[in-house]
Amino acid sequence: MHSPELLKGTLQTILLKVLKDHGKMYGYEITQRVKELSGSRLLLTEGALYPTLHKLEAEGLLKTEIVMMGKRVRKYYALTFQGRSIAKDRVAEFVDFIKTMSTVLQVHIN
Amino acid sequence: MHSPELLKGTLQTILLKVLKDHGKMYGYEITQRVKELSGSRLLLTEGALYPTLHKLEAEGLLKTEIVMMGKRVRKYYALTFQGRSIAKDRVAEFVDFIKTMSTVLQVHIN
DNA sequence: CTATATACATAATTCACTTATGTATTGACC
DNA sequence: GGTCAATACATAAGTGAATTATGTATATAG
Repeated sequence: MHSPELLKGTLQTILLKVLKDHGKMYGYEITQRVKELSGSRLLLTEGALYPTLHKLEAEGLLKTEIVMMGKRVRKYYALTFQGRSIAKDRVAEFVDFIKTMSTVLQVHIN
Repeated sequence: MHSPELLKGTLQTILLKVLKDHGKMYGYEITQRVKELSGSRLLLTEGALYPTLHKLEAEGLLKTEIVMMGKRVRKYYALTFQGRSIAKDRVAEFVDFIKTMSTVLQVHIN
């Protein structure tokens, strides 16, 4: 598991990118996908996940669709047109940040 | 300039590594070195820098030496033995985090 | 003689997160 | 048929690393 400190500021980027790559998903599904993709190194907590999804929706980057699965509620999230654009920007920003950090820390990734 | 959000959690790592690479330095010098190394993309604020240096010193990772430059005070910081070890760990942890993030975000660095 | 750079420091505030808690359904195991 | 774990949502309280603001003081350039 990674020090949660480093994760700060990356959650929105993760959510946007995962939704971009995997289409509409519901919250719990996102946690599982991220867990899988990261080899259990990134475990999203619900207390961070849901408020962030709500925030991204309020900002118009995500749109929702509520589906009843039997008696159970599922809330699907998908990128809006604007969300797709921002997702791209955020990932690029992250890559740029990594490059800067690599230089400052004098480390070589890969 | 990078979104300051991404920087969270990386400040200690930056300070420890810069001190490891450049030997004893004083606060202001560190800000200048990081600015230079990052091509002005990383600008450390004093409000973050000094409390973090004090904290690392309190934890025994840094030791200090006060030098008078004419009438001006300079406080030099250097890694302790333990600090050198932790510096190495933190950088390794960061590299590991980047690798995980690269997989999750499906991006290729370099 | 004034603005900028150098050099330290701390207090108030912000805000993204963790931790804790709550509700409810579904499935597996025995 | 009872219990535990997994599924699935949500919010509130608390934490802590940062920003922003402020303060002090010396040195230098124009």
